[in-house]
Amino acid sequence: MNIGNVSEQSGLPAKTIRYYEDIGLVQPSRRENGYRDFAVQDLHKLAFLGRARSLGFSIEECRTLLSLYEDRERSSADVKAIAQSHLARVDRKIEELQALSATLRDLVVRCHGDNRPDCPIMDDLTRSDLAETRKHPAGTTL
Amino acid sequence: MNIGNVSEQSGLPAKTIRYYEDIGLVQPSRRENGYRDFAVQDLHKLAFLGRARSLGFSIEECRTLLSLYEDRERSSADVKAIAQSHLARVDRKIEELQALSATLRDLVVRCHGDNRPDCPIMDDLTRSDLAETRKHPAGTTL
DNA sequence: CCTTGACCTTCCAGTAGGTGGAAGGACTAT
DNA sequence: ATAGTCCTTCCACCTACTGGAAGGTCAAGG
Repeated sequence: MNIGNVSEQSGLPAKTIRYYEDIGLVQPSRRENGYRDFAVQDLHKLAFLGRARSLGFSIEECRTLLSLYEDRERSSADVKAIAQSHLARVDRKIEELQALSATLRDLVVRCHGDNRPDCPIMDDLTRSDLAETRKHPAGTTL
Repeated sequence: MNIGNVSEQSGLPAKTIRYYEDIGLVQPSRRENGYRDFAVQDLHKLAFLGRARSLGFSIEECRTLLSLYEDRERSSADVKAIAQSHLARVDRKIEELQALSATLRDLVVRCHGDNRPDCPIMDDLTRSDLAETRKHPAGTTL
């Protein structure tokens, strides 16, 4: 199976599939002409990866999940552990963002939003005491 | 003021301050020996940036906020607009993560987590119909 | 046989927002 | 003079891809 075909069936961009090969998540064989030749198992793996990624698992977690996927002797406990720690991470992030949202909402509500320069948002950003009320770990990325 | 000093007072790592200079957010002058020499205004700017970043504003938003910060004629409406769109983004992200959390929690709860291989989490990831129930935009990053 | 177009290949660069480390100059105290 | 701390630049690395250029391959049509 060519990469375009696999891309269509797995829903993953061809670029991403090549990238996944690059980092060793799949190992398609090659035809004489240099084209990648994907087996049905590769397609399954890629679809699996796509779903795991869509659940927010990191690439490294996906690598582990993939090895468990291929391990008939696996313990469901191992799978669960990964999912649980991921869930915890997601929930921490949610709390972090909720705190952020509350702060922002408060600022937005208090700002007149007219053509005068006075602005509680600016006042807050200018405040020299960034006290205990707001200590987002500085790495509050979306 | 040397960079170490500014770093301490602003709470930003020296590396980050150099990076901010690199992308043009601050322009400290230089001493004869090549050392950066920060004015008090620079310190204020950096502290401002640190707080804006901790609220999750992107660097480009920070750049705009900084120009509004320095503009005595600014309209609070301009500031509010930025904060509002950021807030909307945060709230969208929260919803996305909450959907994710619910899905993960369900899977985790249903998984026995024993030494047998049977696992609803794996079943879900292996499922060939990634139907309408779960369509996280594939880019559900933390 | 030639061309066109769709497909495939590799490689390089860029995204956001820094962080880590190496190599080397500058300053302070002893 | 030397040790230790600070400063400098530059280059690489992180996540997980994505875009694009330059070029090879294949199937169909004229």
